[in-house]
Amino acid sequence: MAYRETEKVRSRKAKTFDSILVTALYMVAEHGFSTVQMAELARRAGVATGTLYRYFPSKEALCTEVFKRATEVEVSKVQQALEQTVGHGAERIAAALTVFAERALRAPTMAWALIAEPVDPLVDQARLDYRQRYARLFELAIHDGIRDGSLPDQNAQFASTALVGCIAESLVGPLAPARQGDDVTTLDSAHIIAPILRFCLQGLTASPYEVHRHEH
Amino acid sequence: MAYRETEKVRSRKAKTFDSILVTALYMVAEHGFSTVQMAELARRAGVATGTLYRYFPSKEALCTEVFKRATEVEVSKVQQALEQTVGHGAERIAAALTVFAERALRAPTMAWALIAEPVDPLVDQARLDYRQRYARLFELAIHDGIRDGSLPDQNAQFASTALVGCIAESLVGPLAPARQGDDVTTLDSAHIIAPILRFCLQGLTASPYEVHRHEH
DNA sequence: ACATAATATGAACCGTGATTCACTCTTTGC
DNA sequence: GCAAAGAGTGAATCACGGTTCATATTATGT
Repeated sequence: MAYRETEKVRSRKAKTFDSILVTALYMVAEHGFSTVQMAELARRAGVATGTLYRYFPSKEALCTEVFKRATEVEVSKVQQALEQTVGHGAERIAAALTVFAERALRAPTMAWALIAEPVDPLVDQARLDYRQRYARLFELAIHDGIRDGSLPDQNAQFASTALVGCIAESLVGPLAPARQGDDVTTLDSAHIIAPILRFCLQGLTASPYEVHRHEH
Repeated sequence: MAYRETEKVRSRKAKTFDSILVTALYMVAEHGFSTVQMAELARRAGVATGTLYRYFPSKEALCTEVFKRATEVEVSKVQQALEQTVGHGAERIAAALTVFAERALRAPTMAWALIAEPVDPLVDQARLDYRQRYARLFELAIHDGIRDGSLPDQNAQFASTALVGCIAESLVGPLAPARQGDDVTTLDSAHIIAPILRFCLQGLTASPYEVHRHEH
């Protein structure tokens, strides 16, 4: 009897695991999921093709994991915005939508990959979850808003779904790969984000939306 | 010298052409684009695989054509609703959204295929066009609404995009294939459509949306 | 009936890229 | 140092499904 996984090995494996995921994440951020190929990914991660399959059962599983990781970051940023903004439910939602959109416009390929790129069914499933997580965050905030009087009573579940649909769709145009030659500053904030915010907030509050200035 | 395409042949070809498209349309309506396979399609259309390629240069082209045909119908229904409804811009938009949603809920797989199913890039391109056509219809209606005073002044282009995003996303949940075992009546109108309408109309008008009863 | 030309056929082909697996290399405990 | 047990390798394999093409069929005009 000999060999038992030791700490040294465990950590090396963890490092390899991470390196695979991080490399894949880079590739997605560069050109989206469709260009992630196992052979290429292995090369860039500095391992053999077969090794990938010692860490993930399939490409789909790997991509799903990548998707989830990327998602994690985005969702938590939006959550932070919801939690850390002081003010009424409505204002917090506005802040969260802004964070969502600004981050997307700043990393358009990644955002497009998460929001709109055609992907394998399994990964697409993860996308549904991703959208639902946003929806749920917003749902809670809407309930808060109803409670604090900044929003009229309404079906928070539907409203939150509608919110997610609005931002997602409104960003698809600006994010589409065809556009990405464009100067990034063209995409920047105000002109794109303001009308989205207006529509969303009016949808929620049923009253005219005033743009608030706020320092960074 | 002999043989020149005669009327008889022309009409037979037209029939074959249609039969291929119609069969493909059925298949999409049944299980979406992903399950359309050339061999199977040929079998069901009563022709040989090779024949498909006498009518379409590639599968993508064929699917794109199917997509466009399906689209044509839907867009024109929405257009009709916009044109034939009497009333303010806002009311006409409400009617159009209702038509869109009702039709989608009545043929959920097809709607899902058109709205949300992951498809080849070329077909996806057609989808962008499809959404833009809706957006443009709504854009015009919004302009009308601004002119007739039923809507406040706003960026109609953004607003129309947001509208499309809202309905699309709001319907994706109810339409997702997983759900399709559900009783169709569960999906029916009021409970799903009303909150969507409310959000959309409020987003446009910035004032509380009243549900209007109207006989069919 | 015959020649000509277009159409239809479907089994074979092929490109792609994920997956496998027989083998080598490392690690571990004795 | 050695045997056991993983871990790593990467060229070969495989699955899939779209596409091709040599052949058969059908239509047309004389």
